[in-house]
Amino acid sequence: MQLNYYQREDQVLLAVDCIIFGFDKKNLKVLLIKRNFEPEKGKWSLIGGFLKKNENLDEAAARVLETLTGLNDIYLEQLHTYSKIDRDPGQRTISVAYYALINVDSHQFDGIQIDSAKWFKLKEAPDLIFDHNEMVEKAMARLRRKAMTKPIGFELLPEKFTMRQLQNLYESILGKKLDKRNFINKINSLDVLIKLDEKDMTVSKKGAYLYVFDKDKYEKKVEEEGFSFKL
Amino acid sequence: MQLNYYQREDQVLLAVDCIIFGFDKKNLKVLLIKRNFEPEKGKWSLIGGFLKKNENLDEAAARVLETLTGLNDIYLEQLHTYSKIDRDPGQRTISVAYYALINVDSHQFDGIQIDSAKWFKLKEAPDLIFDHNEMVEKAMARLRRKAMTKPIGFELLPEKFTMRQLQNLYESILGKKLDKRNFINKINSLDVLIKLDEKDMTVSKKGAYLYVFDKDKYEKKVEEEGFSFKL
DNA sequence: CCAAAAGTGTTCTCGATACACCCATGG
DNA sequence: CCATGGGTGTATCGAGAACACTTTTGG
Repeated sequence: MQLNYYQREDQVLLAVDCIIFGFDKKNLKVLLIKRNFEPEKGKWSLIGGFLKKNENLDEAAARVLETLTGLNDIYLEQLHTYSKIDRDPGQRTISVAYYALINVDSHQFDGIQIDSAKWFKLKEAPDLIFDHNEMVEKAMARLRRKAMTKPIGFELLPEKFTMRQLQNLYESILGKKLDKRNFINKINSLDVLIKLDEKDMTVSKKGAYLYVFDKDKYEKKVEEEGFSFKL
Repeated sequence: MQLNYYQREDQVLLAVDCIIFGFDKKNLKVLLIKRNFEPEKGKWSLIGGFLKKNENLDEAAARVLETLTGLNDIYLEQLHTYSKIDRDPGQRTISVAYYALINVDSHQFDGIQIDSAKWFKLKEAPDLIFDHNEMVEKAMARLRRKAMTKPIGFELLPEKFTMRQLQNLYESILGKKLDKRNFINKINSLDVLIKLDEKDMTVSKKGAYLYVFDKDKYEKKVEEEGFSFKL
């Protein structure tokens, strides 16, 4: 077996950075971490780390996320690869950005680094190191696009949720108000929610019915009919 | 100034691979190259090369493309980054895929390697090395998606083209027949084409009017109205 | 009893689709 | 004169958007 055909080529450091979106009843949030090493120590950044020789990028992203926050079994999707020459002043580094949607309540931080990771409302997030602001922007654009064609939002909600919460979520993602009746009609016509007998009494006196996402039904629809929708 | 903060991290080779789509009157094509070095010497592959220390990925993709085919000033868009551990048996290599659309007629190959690069009809393309087939698949999916919302096809056509050619192109990309009248109505309603007095007499006895894409008008529309369409 | 949120249908408009015939001309 | 591709308009349907009032109950 022959190795090292490409010996004369330059090698580089490959990083992964994770944009983790969460939704907490009312606001879309992003998970950030305070950097505890140079350069830019003490500043806020995305959750990141370096690719190792024995893993692919998807695995690296999952490992980095779990190591820093304890979050595991999260579906991460590759976003874009950033390669500006001076993006990291410490050393030439190329970074592959990943993003994920998680439900804040049902994923507790049991990881070792819980102290340094913190949720920020998107609009109140601090300035980030390097090109991380740009990454968040792009992830947000991607999220918006996906939200308009896939029922993506359910990953961000607790298992049981009210129509109002779902609508709030979509309004956060799309950045605009939606008509309540049209929204509910649209969602109902998709026929992928199960209405429970249970009500959420924490917000109004009347109480609001809780729903759960019927994932099996959704997946069957995707196969059979090529599910799609527009908001 | 301090350097090398990350000394203990693994370094890797970073490659770029370019999926170049072209359209030649009737068929959607992809540009491939016969590999003249190991491993997999003699097999067909995408146009690829390695990132150098003094350039970013966009620049690397443009340089590789120009070096191997003479094509320059091509707009390349980043597609996805591939990182399976054994994707390149020669050495651990991560590859960033780029794709571009070009008009076959107006971009001649004046490059040094003209002999080894060849256009293939998409359906007749040979098996490619490594994960290059997967890359082409993904690029094609992206192309289809973009074609449905952006007037992307004009980059693949000669400056002057007939409605029939435009329709052929969209049918190739979307992989289905479209209704002639509906297609023309839709395109006309976009109001971004200029109808010339000139006719193309090469196909029919009657001749078909030629059109040109009004790029300025299109860009003004994008700014002012947020241009969008559906096919 | 009233404030605050929940729940519920109809109408209108516009874009998408389906569809068929005449025209011009080179051979 | 006819085969071949070019060019044109209308009717129908369905999805999206606009829109307002009644219900419930904790305080």
